[in-house]
Amino acid sequence: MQHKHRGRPPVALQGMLEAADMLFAQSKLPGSVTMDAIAAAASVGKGTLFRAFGNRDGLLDALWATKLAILKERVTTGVPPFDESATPLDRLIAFLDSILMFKIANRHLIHAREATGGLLQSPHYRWMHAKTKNFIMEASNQVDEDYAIYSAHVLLSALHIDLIDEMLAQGLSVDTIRRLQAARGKGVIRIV
Amino acid sequence: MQHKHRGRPPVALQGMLEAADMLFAQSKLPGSVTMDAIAAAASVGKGTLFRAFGNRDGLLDALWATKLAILKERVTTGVPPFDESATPLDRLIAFLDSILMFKIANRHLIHAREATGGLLQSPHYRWMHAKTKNFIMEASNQVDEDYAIYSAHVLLSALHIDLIDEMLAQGLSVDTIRRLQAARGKGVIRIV
DNA sequence: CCTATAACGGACCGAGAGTCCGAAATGCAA
DNA sequence: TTGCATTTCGGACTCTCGGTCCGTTATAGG
Repeated sequence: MQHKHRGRPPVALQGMLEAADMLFAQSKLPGSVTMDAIAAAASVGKGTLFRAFGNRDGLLDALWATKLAILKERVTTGVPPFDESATPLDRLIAFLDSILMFKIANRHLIHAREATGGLLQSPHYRWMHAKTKNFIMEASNQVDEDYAIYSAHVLLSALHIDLIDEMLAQGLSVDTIRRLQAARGKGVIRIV
Repeated sequence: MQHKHRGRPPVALQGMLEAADMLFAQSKLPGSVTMDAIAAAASVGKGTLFRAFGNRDGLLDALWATKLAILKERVTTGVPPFDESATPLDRLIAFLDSILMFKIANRHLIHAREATGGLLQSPHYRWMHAKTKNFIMEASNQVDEDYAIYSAHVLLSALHIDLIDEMLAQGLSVDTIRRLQAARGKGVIRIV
């Protein structure tokens, strides 16, 4: 059922997200994408931006969501290597590797979001943590929940984009990081 | 050799550091300690603060340094358990545990410093990383430098104060975290 | 006592997140 | 068609905070 009187139609969120996406993709130095810049690029008032997304983190999370949708879909529907054909440990490793590559591909957006704090309370982190924790509990035949919670946090903590950038700056290649991370993932079921 | 003319004597850095320390220790919600507040608490102009420490991070690093001095001393002079009486692995674990407890004890200061980004380039992080890397290379009888660099970063990444706070909020006790971290430290020499 | 020097300190500035309110756009009723 | 209620728009404005600038003040030497 609709209201009797409709009023001025709202602008589509799509355009604002696309404008933000473009700015983050183009941004040379990270962190320079302001809300004013996004509003201007989207040809929209700043008030509209804040009404639509609440605050800066809301916008970044929404943009993050659109980027993460494909991976989320693949994981939840069980597309290989996230199905039963792979071992739980392989799924864990594939999951962490996917997130690593995802963060590198969207580094400016991720950098902006991770810089503002409160990331650990964000829905995306919670989702990643829940998934990681589940993979761990499936991979290791034990039910020590504290261990799974802790290990999931720890595995994800190595994926902060600042840390990745620092390691790349120190000469480690992406492939090296992926290889070492995979090895570390295997170690999860050995530690008690 | 001295200058011919001396000019107005500078204020002691000590007082400013003490004022900042007090504010961080008292601060209820983290991140609320501004430079103005520190200047006021130290009965000093803001300009003096910035002239003395360069910028906010400089002040936080200086305060961090005073707090970390004891641990740094113990590690570099080889006081037990950082001497030869302990195995390299035990030293690594003791080192990580010391940093964990240090961060918890100074959580507001650490939170402020870790929130501003650029932590990975700070001298304290570089010191911790270098030490951790050395312990790892001593503990595992191998010379894969990439492995040591990566593992040191990863071990330290689990010590971000936000992450610690989040784990505590999720019900993990400090002792549980210490125990799991120690177990993870042991895992370092098993993974290849 | 006067002058050169060096540091002080708070008024000031710039940037950026978030707010506020008059303007604009729309549908419905008369 | 016109007027009105309603809903959203949008950019000027506010607020906070890190950082700067420059007139003021303290000191030592001549």
